[in-house]
Amino acid sequence: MSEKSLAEQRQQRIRNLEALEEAGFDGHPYTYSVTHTASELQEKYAGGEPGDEWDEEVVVAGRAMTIRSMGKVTFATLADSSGRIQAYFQRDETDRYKALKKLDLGDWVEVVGTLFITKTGELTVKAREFRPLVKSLRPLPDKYHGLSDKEQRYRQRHLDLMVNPEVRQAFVLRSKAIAYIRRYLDDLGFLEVETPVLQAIPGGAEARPFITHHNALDFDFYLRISLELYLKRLIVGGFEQVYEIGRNFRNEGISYKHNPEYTMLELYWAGKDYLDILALVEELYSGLVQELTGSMKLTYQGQELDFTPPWPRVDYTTELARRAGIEFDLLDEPRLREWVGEHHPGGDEPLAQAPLNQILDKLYDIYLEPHLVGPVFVMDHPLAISPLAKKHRSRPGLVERFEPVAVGMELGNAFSELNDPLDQRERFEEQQRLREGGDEEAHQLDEEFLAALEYGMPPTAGLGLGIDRLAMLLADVPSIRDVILFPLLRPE
RNA sequence: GGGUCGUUAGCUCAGUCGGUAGAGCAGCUGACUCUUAAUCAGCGGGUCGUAGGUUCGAGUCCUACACGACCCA
Repeated sequence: MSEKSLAEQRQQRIRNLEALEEAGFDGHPYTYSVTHTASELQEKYAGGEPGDEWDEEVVVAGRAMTIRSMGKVTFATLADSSGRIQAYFQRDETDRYKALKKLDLGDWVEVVGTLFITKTGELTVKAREFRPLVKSLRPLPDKYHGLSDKEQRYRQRHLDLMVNPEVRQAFVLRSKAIAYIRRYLDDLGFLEVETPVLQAIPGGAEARPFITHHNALDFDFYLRISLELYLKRLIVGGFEQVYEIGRNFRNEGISYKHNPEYTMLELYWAGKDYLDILALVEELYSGLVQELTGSMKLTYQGQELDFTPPWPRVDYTTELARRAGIEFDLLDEPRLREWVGEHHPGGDEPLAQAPLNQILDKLYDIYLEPHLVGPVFVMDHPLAISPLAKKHRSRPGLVERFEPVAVGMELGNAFSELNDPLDQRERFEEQQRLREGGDEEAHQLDEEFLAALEYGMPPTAGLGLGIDRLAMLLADVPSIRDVILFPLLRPE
């Protein structure tokens, strides 16, 4: 790719920087300090009429997004983190007016002046003086079309943020959501903790891990695939309410709802069961949506989602059977295998001979999850797909578990936690058999975790909640990459 | 892994039937004292993803590959 045009523009901008320095400006000042942000000014002087002027002298600063020169008068739009404000420069009233010619689009500029409303009604700072804060040596993307190439937007997120204001808004929402969650849990008496990312045995989920090597210990560690087992050890240790908001790493494919590293909230609450957690999810989610969008209903990609509690609940086994057209008990394994052999769900895969957990997961992925617009709770999963959840108190073969689901996406996962170490050992042993049968995602037996459980974990319920998917819903964006600042990409 | 579409100037995109590369923005020069996608006049900027092939001639047709986007398993 030719760099000539870019190189020329860059050279020109370097010359402009030198010219500004020759005009007496510091090309690289150390600080700047404004009296108002752009949006503070827009708020403070809202409602003015064309021709209005004020005496108050203000200082604003921002990146020059447009510069319109008409000879003896120049307009520029400055963008700061809060928004935009127009600046007006006049040859006879602005100090060192001539040097404006050496400002380029993208430069940061500080402007000192007074406010007025232009003929066309725009609040504008009339500059008494200005100074460059830093020069942009590279041209901005197209000022009208912005930067639309998705790959470039992800690789050069700084440019995306500069020229596409709605992108900034998505990340502001994400940050506010996390802050809300922290406040909510802190107010309930939870303790925020941090557990290891580097783990000798990656546990708590079914996923393939990343491997890394620690030199001093000469040992291959895994990046965690969930937060679960360490947080449960903290419950054993005597903390009764803990949570962590942290990154998980799963060595799997990338899709609109999967990034190899993503953020989870996990919380564990002693004394509670999964229905207590269900109520917490309803309250947390609906309160958060209300606070950040002004309503408990939001529109996601054209579909209305109503988070007003209570959310509908569907039973995993009955609803899955109903939607798949299965007219017998889903837990009747021989009949289920027979049915799968006849109906070939998902194509020609030899699914009928697969382990039961894989059959159930597949059926769920085909017949249930994609069709749930929600929000809805899928309740009481089969034990075969829930090796860390406590057996249902009244329904044999099931566990006390739920997943909040919306627009075909799993938003979270919660259960009454399995705290019987003997039962847990059996579940791990079953997982070991699956591993030996070739299932790389089956749980690994974690003796240290079992030993901790043997000291007694009080009755506890836990929750995992996907932060990225929550942010997708709030920001109404179609891809998880739109709520992760720097999504994973192949290196250039 | 499969399918579809794409890759042309810094950015956003055209490019007809195969005939030797275009626009807008950005940049440069000039004009302009209320513009806001400012406007007007002029100018510069290209290894058309890579490698082959067909052809007198390829951005365009063919093959392979690379990379990307979206969809599917």
